Amino acid sequence: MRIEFSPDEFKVALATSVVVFGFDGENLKTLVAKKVGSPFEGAWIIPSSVVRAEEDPAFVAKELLARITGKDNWLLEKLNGFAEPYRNPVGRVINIAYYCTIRLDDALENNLKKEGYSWVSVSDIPRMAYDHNEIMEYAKERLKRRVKRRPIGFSLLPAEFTLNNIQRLYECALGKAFDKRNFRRKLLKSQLLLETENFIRSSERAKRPSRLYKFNEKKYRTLTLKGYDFVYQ
Amino acid sequence: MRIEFSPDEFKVALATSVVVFGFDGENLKTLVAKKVGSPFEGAWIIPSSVVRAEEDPAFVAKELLARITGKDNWLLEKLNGFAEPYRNPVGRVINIAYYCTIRLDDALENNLKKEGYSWVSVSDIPRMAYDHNEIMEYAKERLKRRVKRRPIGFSLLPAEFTLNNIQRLYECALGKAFDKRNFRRKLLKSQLLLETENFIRSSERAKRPSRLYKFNEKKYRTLTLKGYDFVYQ
DNA sequence: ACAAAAGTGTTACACTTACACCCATGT
DNA sequence: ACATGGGTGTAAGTGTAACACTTTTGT
Repeated sequence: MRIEFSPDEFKVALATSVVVFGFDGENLKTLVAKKVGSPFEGAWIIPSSVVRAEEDPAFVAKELLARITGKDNWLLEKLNGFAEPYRNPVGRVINIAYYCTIRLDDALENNLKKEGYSWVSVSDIPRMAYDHNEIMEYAKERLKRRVKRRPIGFSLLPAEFTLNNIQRLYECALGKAFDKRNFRRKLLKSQLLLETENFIRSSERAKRPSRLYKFNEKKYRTLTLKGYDFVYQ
Repeated sequence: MRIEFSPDEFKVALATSVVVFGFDGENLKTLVAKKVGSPFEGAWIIPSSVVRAEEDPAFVAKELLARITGKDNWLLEKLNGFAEPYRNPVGRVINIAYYCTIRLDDALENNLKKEGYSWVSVSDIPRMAYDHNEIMEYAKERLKRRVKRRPIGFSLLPAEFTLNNIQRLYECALGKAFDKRNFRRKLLKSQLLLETENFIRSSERAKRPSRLYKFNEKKYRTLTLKGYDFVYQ
């Protein structure tokens, strides 16, 4: 079995893309950018960066995300290597893709605008350059699986949020609606949430304020490690 | 956002490894090979091959598997790209790894012997070169997940097999034992199996022959696509 | 007062689990 | 006859799913 490499086999380039998910309380969104320079000038792409041969793609992705968001403490999850020989005029490129979930705030929004990124709803992704739509679909599937098997929301939701918020998040991620009573019973039984004494009016139209909850961080960590089954219906 | 590549960024090489699982009726096994040539002469490795810049790793992996097994109809599942910059004296190598499950038979065994491969039990994997142990662990985890969420065994078991065989397969893959009655009830309820009129003595020691079952291929395909939850205990 | 969303319980059914003995056959 | 693995049923408990009305507040 030959697995040595001759120098002329080192002819592939690396890129990394990061699928960034955010939640505004109503809809699940993802970041897209407008590409500058050829090829595909002006096309939509997933935030991406070149990886040099001596660099670690995870590190480059982390840097990219830090530049985009202005913060560097996001947890990146590896998606996969996308290795099909798709056509880039310059040569063969392998894309090592990641995803992460981030919490929205105003400072972040301003930074995004400055850097030229836009949020689009995950149910309405534009046609993108390269195989970025494929990577996006893969990321959405992965997020779905994640929601079904591990707690989610800690880095998507604000520190305190309503049961309606988190239900809506689950519904966006899984693409289906849940019965309010069953959802609450199940989530509360998991001990993942702690009731606070605070209330908020969820929208202009809402008259009655709804109770705010926060994550039980200890339980959240435990269940993140050992997993649980949320799936139903 | 810069994602163009200059020529001197095409400096990475590609390899592919294929984790091959087989089941002998008693234990789940995986193929390992002895590496020839430096570096790591004589070390154990997962079956692997160089991928040239213009080649598709999936295709190279398929070819590799065909050469190993003498057949070319195995279904390869992509594992991941292993991209950490580990040290290969010649330069940076990205490994695009796959796994597959194959059915054992005598012709295959002879071919394997000729090609210099050996089966080792998945519960007893030797120390391997490069990051191949990491890839193997990843493959085992993936197989575990697969067993929990989709039917398995069609390409691992002989055309007809006993309930004890398939229970043993599940136990090996998941690393735990199941109650015989509960396991049978659950599996039979899923309609995945069809009873045959044939019986076999499962070993020398077994006196009473046990009934053979075969897969309901239609159901198997349906559940492979839409998934189901096997998980319990 | 009314409009809007928040919040709350019960019942039927299905699935999971734990558990121990008899059966069929070869030697 | 006995040793070996093959094969079978029941009951208690737990989780899921379906379902509709009352409460609180702002306007």
